[in-house]
Amino acid sequence: MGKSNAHTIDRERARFSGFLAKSGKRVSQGREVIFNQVMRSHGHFTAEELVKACAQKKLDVSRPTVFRVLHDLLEAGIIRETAFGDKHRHFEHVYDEKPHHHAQCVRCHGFIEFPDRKEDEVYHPFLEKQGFKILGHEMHFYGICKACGNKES
Amino acid sequence: MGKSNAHTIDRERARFSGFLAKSGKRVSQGREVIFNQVMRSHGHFTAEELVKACAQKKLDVSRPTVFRVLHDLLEAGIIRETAFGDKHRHFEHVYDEKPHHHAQCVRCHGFIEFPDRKEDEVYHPFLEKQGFKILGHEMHFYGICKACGNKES
DNA sequence: ATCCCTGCAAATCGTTTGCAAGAGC
DNA sequence: GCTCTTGCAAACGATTTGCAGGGAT
Repeated sequence: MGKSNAHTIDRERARFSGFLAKSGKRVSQGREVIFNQVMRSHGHFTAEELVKACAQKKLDVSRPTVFRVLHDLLEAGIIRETAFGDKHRHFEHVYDEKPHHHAQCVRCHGFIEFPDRKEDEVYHPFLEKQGFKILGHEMHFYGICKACGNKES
Repeated sequence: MGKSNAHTIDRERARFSGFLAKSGKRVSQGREVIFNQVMRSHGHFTAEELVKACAQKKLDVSRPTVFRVLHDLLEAGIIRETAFGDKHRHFEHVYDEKPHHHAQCVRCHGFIEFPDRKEDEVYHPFLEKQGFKILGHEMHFYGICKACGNKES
């Protein structure tokens, strides 16, 4: 869908600024740095990867700041957490990703991605009735991938 | 789907024994106790809940043993991890699952459950074509729950 | 006798928080 | 000046591991 061009990033930046303003928070240096780094990332990434990426570029952000800003980005709807049963949380930004889901292999933990088809909207009324404000969703299949299935059983 | 009758449990137990034998591990007391407790559990459960449940019944298993056996069960394909972006891992057994989904609050991490409506079957052909053998699925919404949303913007 | 299992206590690791100094409005 | 931000170090909580004793085969 959207390419990661300047225009899309500006839109996301505006969304972030808007969210921050609304929450009485500021567009601080740490938020700038991490926002940029996140926008430069592709696919999924972890907090630790951001920390390292920033350190490598001599961008001055501490680990706690990374976590704090990730939390902001999450609430602002700029990124989302992907649902892996893993110790590290994985994130990805929303803007340049077609909504997609994951099918994860219970053996090798590898996963397949596949596109969203909007069927999830069936659930929206239910959640809205509960006063739950939806930021995003992910469908997560469990099973055994081709490679693992071929090995045995 | 299947009811948790003796037959199904026996099949799972056999699967577990088979896995253990194949791995050069024994059907020890700790594994017995935790296997049984897991089969008795409904919905999702955490390692901590198992520890407590066992303690309450005066079943003698230490925390490390619970984790060790959970790992065995995971590898054996008896249980799986459910996808929460949470610090605690959640598990549920595979054999008696009622398909359902979750909506989780990014602030308090509480979640709402809601039933499956079979719309996910739209995705099956795609995954099957990839040779991915589906064991189950979970749709995971994230957002802000009513309580958290009311506290402030 | 050997190998596996287990509990204890200590270690790990990702993440969070208290606090005091610094920066922006 | 008040408020938000940040880094540091310490705290935290779930999970893991080293090790020594006990059991099973």
